[in-house]
Amino acid sequence: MDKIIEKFKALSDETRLRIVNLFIKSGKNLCVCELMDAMHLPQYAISKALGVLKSAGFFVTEKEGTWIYYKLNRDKSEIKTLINFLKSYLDSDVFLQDEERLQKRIALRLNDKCVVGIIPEKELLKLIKDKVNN
Amino acid sequence: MDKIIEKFKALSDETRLRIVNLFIKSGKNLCVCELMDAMHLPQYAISKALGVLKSAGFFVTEKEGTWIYYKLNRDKSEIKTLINFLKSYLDSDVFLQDEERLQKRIALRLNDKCVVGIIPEKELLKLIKDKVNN
DNA sequence: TATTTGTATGCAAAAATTTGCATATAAAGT
DNA sequence: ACTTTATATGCAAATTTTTGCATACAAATA
Repeated sequence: MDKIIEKFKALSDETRLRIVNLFIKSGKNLCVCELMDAMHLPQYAISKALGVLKSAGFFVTEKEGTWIYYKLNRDKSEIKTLINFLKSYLDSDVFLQDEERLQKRIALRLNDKCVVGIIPEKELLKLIKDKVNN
Repeated sequence: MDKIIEKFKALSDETRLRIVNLFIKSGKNLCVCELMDAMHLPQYAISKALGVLKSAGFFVTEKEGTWIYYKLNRDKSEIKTLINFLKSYLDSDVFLQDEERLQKRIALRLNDKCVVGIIPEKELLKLIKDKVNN
């Protein structure tokens, strides 16, 4: 029983739902710094939220050098069912904004890998503008 | 989004899951006093737990005199989906014990209505024993 | 080996939830 | 009208969760 409770608890939080939403909608594996920019939240907030979701079984991680890619855990049927349930209810405005910002951030990848890291927003906006103008 | 969060929160609690379990397994509408005996919990604990579940949309109530029957809300598809999901994961020991005690309590109904109310455990056990011996 | 960089985590303050008790309410029966 | 009975609720203490900061760690680079 504790296991189910842990899963429901993990999903009882706006930040964590926003994270799950981004993985569902983008279909990508994402790293902390990409989520930071998509959600406009500090690094520790993203890391902690991911930690909770990972202990509850929603994510697995893949390390690539200093980067850590989080990935929805599709190996467990309870998780798949819950994720599937969520799909129908992730339609509020906050989610959309996150998705739009993530798209711009993802556009800066090279070979579908994150290469930007944690940078001040000003520089990020500049990179995005350059990307559009070339 | 707040609505989904409220639903997940409602299910993130042992007492509340135990209650939902009894409704699922028994298939009956139940009143507070019956849940008290099935779960060996004080009246206020049951009432409060039901209150949380009701605000989250899991239950509706039907008043019959002083008795109030709670009933799983099958009119909302999200609720139905969540209830259905839960069915596969409500298999821990606590649930079974609740179910056994509920069965004995339900056996004391007349015309499928609760007539016993809140009584001390000793008297309850006596009633149950009498029931078996006649 | 020193530094940088992406991510995690320990800890204390703040906020939210739960628990227990006492009491309130509302319908029935006397 | 008064009492009894089933259920709800207000409130304070206890517990849990969240938030923010500072710092730690581990891999890469210089």
